[in-house]
Amino acid sequence: MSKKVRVRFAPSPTGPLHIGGVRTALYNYLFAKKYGGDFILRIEDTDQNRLVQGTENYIIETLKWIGIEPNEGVGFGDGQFAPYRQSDRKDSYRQYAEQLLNAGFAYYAFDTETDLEQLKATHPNFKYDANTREQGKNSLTLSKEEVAQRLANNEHYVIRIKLPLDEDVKFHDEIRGHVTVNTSQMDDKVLLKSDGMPTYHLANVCDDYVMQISHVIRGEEWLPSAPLHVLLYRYLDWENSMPKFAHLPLLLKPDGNGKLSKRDGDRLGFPVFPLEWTDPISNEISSGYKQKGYLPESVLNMLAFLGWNPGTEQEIFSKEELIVAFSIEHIHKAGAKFDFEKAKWFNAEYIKKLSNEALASLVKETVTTKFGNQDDVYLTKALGLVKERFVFLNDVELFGYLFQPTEKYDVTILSKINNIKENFNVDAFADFLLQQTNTDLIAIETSLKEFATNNNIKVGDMMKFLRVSLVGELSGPTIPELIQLFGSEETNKRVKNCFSQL
RNA sequence: GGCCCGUUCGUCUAGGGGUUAGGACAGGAGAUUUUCAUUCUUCAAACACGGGUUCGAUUCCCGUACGGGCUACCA
Repeated sequence: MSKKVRVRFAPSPTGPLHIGGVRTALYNYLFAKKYGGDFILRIEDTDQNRLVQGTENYIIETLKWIGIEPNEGVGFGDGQFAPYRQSDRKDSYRQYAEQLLNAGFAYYAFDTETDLEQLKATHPNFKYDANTREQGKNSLTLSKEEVAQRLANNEHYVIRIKLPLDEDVKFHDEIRGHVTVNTSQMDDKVLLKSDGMPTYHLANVCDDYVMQISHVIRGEEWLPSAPLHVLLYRYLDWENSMPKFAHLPLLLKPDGNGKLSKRDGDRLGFPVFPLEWTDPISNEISSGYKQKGYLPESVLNMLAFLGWNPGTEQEIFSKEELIVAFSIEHIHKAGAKFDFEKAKWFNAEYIKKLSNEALASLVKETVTTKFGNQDDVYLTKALGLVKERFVFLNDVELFGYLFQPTEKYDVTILSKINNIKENFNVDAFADFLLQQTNTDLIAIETSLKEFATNNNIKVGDMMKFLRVSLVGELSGPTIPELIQLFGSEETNKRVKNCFSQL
């Protein structure tokens, strides 16, 4: 009996999608997949003045990167309800506005910008509504002839909804329960703008109806206009097929006030965009999760947990597991501050779960650029030694010593191993290292210790010296692992070079 | 200002009329690792406040405070 689940993600291409938007898309996706439904991408580009070049494509690329591809929509193939870009559907909205006009639920308004400014100036808290519309120039106050004349003259006009003076509008929100708003708190919103484009309210309602959307899952910023949408469904006689509403808690700035916004860019010390974005006008670059070295699976998992939880203590979820576990009942009501530390933790966890081969293929390009060509087998083995040190994929840059010897050692670090110089026969040690052909980790360690004892060197001092020689720092993987990786010849070279600088 | 929504450790959250209020991140301590990281153990840390209702409220109701959203021919 209940209709097929069809949800949509409906961003406007007025800037790059930020992570809050991605989360909204994700929740829609999870909900659709859970119930075997459809997930649709609709581009809401009804404001022609705010369009930003390239953002439509950015949205598409983001959804692809993070792995939540719509089954219908702009960039993802047409379903039976194409087109999915509202500017391409422009002509379809007028008929609905006229339907409302004919039914007495809407009217023409000819007020100019100046007219409205004047009304606002003379009436404190002015809003265009049942109490004030008689002061405007509209088809309710003007004579029939004058309205016809103005329309015939192609005068600019908008079509506004005609709201009742005092009526409770009630609806059920899947997250917040019952919500009631009185029409006295609302205003006669413009439905069709003077450029012939619909506003969000009209376009959104019409498209959701036409595209047979079953659930509207969107940000909480839409909650105040939901009653208006309910009224539109009613006045268009679509109330029986009205979708269910779920208004998501907002993502808040971690540092203080307000919802996270596109303008936050890199100001907060972490990216707010999934992909790097270059502003087409200012050329300003904002960093993206992808370029920072986040795995899409990690971002997906992290975002899912911002405002939702599975009700269990499991935190690491694959996309498939999320689909199974997801439910609207477990969406939190309050806004969530973005937790950058947790995002890092998720990413480190996901990198640790990667096989060495998978990690190698993900960082190969960076390694090649930074440190030159590497043999695949060597690269894989080397990464295995440092995998648990990664937070971001880009951290591979910190492990250059795996691919290139240190030419010039840091003097402060050298000063910490300087004491080995006295009565240390570096040539004997280097020769000894060169003779090591055993690749067994324990055997390497044992023979190193033997050398130290036989030559009256403290094991600790020798290990420190070796470490600095091989790594260039006082921390890193175990010595035997490094020797095993580098081989005796390379080990020998590094040791000699390091000692020469002591 | 008006209206709407919200409020559990620093952060993300579980829970819900009677609980030692649970977990995770971050932080502290310790163990392992002759280093560091990992891993493990462990510690500290919360029901915004005031009134009801009730035998009992953090949980239900009402107020207050605080936070957020909306208040455009923007979405």
